[in-house]
Amino acid sequence: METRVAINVLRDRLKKLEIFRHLSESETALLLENLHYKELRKGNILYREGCYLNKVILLFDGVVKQKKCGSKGKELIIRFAKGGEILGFRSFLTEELACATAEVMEDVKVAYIEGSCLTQLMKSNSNFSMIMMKHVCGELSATQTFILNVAQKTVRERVAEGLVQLKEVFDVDDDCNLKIPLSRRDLANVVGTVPESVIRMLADFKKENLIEVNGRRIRLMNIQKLTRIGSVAM
Amino acid sequence: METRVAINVLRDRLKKLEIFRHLSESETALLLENLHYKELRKGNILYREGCYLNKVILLFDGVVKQKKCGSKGKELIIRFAKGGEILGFRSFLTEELACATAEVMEDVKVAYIEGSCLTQLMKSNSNFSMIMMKHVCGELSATQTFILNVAQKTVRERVAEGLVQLKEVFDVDDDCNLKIPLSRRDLANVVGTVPESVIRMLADFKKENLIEVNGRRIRLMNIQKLTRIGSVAM
DNA sequence: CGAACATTTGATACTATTCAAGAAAGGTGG
DNA sequence: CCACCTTTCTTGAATAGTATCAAATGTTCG
Repeated sequence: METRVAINVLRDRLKKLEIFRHLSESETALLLENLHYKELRKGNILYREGCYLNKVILLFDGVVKQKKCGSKGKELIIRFAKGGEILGFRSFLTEELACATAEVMEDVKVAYIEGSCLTQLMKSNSNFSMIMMKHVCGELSATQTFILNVAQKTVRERVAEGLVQLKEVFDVDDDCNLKIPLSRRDLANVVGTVPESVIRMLADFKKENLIEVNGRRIRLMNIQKLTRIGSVAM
Repeated sequence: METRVAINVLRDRLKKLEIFRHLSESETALLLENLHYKELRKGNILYREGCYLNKVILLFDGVVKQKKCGSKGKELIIRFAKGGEILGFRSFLTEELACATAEVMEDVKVAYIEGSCLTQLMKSNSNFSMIMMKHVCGELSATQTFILNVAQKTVRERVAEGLVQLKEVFDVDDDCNLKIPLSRRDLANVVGTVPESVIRMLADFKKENLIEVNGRRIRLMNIQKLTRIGSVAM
């Protein structure tokens, strides 16, 4: 499934990403040498929870879900990554085993980057280092907020918030349909519940005219109210 | 409540900390110039959720709890920090508002470090930068694991795991008594439930001869079993 | 078409929270 | 040092929210 891509096309792509935009020519060149381009289809696994990572994955395009497997086999989706984001950096850096499995949700274009190369760049370019640091800090912040949600909100609140958050991450089309079609199971795994409960909530929201459901297409009709429900301002 | 401490005492303390051990003499000197020593008693707030932080707090000694306030006023303790750890770094770096309140649990000796000073050190010393990065990554890792716990485990499981985790963080004395005495409310806020539920679980564990309870002193009598309950290997 | 999988609905069981009320502990001021 | 007040802890009973289970219906795809 590997695809040939001209090196200057890759260079252009790198230059467009916030993370790598500020690298010098020689640094970009170094990156390009240590980079392995690939295209993968839905369902493929980029890496598995428990694996050792010596590469970091740069996502040019597509969507990846990072899921963690709970003790009873129930999975929890801890993050969706889309174009421009990086995967596996934390595991690589701390040299811990990957704490999540990364699975392709929408066909992706990725680059596997040699971890040592990133380390080198961070050591030599303190600005780049800072950018990466901020990245990780941002993720930490999001994760800590996420905890409060799962810990204290009801399923109703979490589903409402989940929908709004999906809108933030993946945007909606002109009709306010979520651009990413998720199975009920995935949606359940995002908000930490079971598919049945998600279905009931969606049915409720439909009755309340907050959403319209058409299979996996969900149209957000009253984002404000959904947000309110999700933030428990009710 | 500020206390005078000789500068070479401070220098020695810094040198003992993993984070700052590898700084050069001049870097340590810079740090000492930008550092403000303080001792604070239990109950004091180091900083509040929602505040802007331009300083980072270095904890020499004592215990601090970081709590987040949930939407219904219920708080959740997301981390205990003890000697050698740093607080507020993430908020400072991303220039976001503090996402948690830091409250003293056991009298602390801290140093407020000018954030700009840390930034400077990170820019000039890539090793230091890496150490800080790993620190943040480690926190991220812990937080992501924590999510699974609150999201999928029962109260029984979470309390069991909470006890074991407290042992890891704060250790136990010769009799396996947890060295940190927590109120039922705090314990509840750690595992994401209400005090009543914690009490019932502690009572259960007592019946099962897993723990001994004496007010706020909790003695872990069967750590293995508690661990098993907490990890749901049952 | 049939098999596998996803969605939906209803009935049921269970866990955990809430509420209320009393007991114990800790702190304060006379 | 004791009486009083406040807070924390504990227990029981009622309730609400979710998960689980089972079964029916839809959907997808080889």
